[in-house]
Amino acid sequence: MLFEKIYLQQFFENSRQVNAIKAKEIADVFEEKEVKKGELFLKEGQVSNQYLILKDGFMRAYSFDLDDNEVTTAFHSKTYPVFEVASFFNRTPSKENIQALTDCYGWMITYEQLNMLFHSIPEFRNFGRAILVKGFAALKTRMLSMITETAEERYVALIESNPEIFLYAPLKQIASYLGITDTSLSRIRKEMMKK
Amino acid sequence: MLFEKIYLQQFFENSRQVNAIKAKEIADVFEEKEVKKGELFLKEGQVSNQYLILKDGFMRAYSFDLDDNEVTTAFHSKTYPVFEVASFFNRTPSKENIQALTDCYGWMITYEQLNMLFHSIPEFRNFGRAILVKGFAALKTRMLSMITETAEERYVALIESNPEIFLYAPLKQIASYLGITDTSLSRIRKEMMKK
DNA sequence: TTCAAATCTTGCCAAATGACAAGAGAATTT
DNA sequence: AAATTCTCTTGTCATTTGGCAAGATTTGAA
Repeated sequence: MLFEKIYLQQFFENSRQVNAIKAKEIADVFEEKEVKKGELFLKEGQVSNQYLILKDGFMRAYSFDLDDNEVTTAFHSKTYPVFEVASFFNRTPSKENIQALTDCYGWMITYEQLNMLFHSIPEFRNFGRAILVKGFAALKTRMLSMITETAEERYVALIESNPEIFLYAPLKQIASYLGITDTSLSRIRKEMMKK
Repeated sequence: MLFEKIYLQQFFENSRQVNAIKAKEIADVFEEKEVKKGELFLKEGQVSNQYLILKDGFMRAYSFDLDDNEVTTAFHSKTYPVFEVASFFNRTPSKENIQALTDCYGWMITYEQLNMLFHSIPEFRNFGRAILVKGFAALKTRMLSMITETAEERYVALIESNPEIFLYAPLKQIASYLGITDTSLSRIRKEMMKK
């Protein structure tokens, strides 16, 4: 085994939704997956069909606005499965791309396999739902911060909550995630230096 | 029966996740629920425990920012069940309030009843998941528009996608939903008059 | 190593939005 | 109907952010 699957098993155990036995049963269905730095894990127009749990690596999701500027919609690391929710569950073409910002290693299953597991292991359904709910709640929090906080406040919060992002993503990608231009983000950084 | 439950049954049928028989079975579990204009359907600090499908009426969800200003986080009408996702599924206190903007009528079940239905009617699980996915996707779209569109563009889009909002909600609530102050929204309206 | 491309910073100015306060208008209560 | 409260608009001015372009810095490829 290329990278210890016990890690994956513990990921499920730590979710508190399944016991050790079931966690192993679930982990056994997953297959190793590697995405090299720069490669697209999901391409706009495709149906998101891989539910990927990262062990190592860093990804970002992005799409384009009307002027064809890239907009980063999410960053992904080992804490949360990588897939595009609407495309994956509705079986519709994705509007987003998901790209590896570093070499990525992890385990994946297909939509079909996921459903098979949902069917055969009721506790795993709770895991699946908890993942959805967690992502939903995180997005609500982010939306609230877009409305109530200044760009500088959002920037500071991101440094505190997700410092790794700054190790792997260029400013421009981070800026669009924060909802500002890279120019503005650069200025915000400058202002903060003074303090 | 105070208001025709056949409506509710069709709501499930229209979801394309359950057939007519199951739809009736599901609808039978629901109870009538009324929320008078101005009343809170969910209060901050409570655990969201009612999964409400509206037949008539209009609600809004809101919370407070650090300066204690109300921020409208969502509007609810008959197209989407009313509940607070994270609080409901995680059984944690809600950070949001949900208030009736008009007299509201519909049907509800509790968390416990919902889980019972998920357990006994597999197709209903798909309904439940589809609801989550739909809400998630809508929020992603809204987040993208916060990043890529001007306040005026978001305002125009809201008029087109949800004109009823403007019938029931005061400008201040709509403004905070759009991520701007009521002053700015008033000016945007003024500018648009000229055109 | 060298060159080219990508990234980041900075200056200048414009546009968008906010803060605060006053006043007009509407809705609600008594 | 009058009084009160809430809602919406508007003026003035400050702050935040964007657009564009140039230059500095870093990164990656040849």
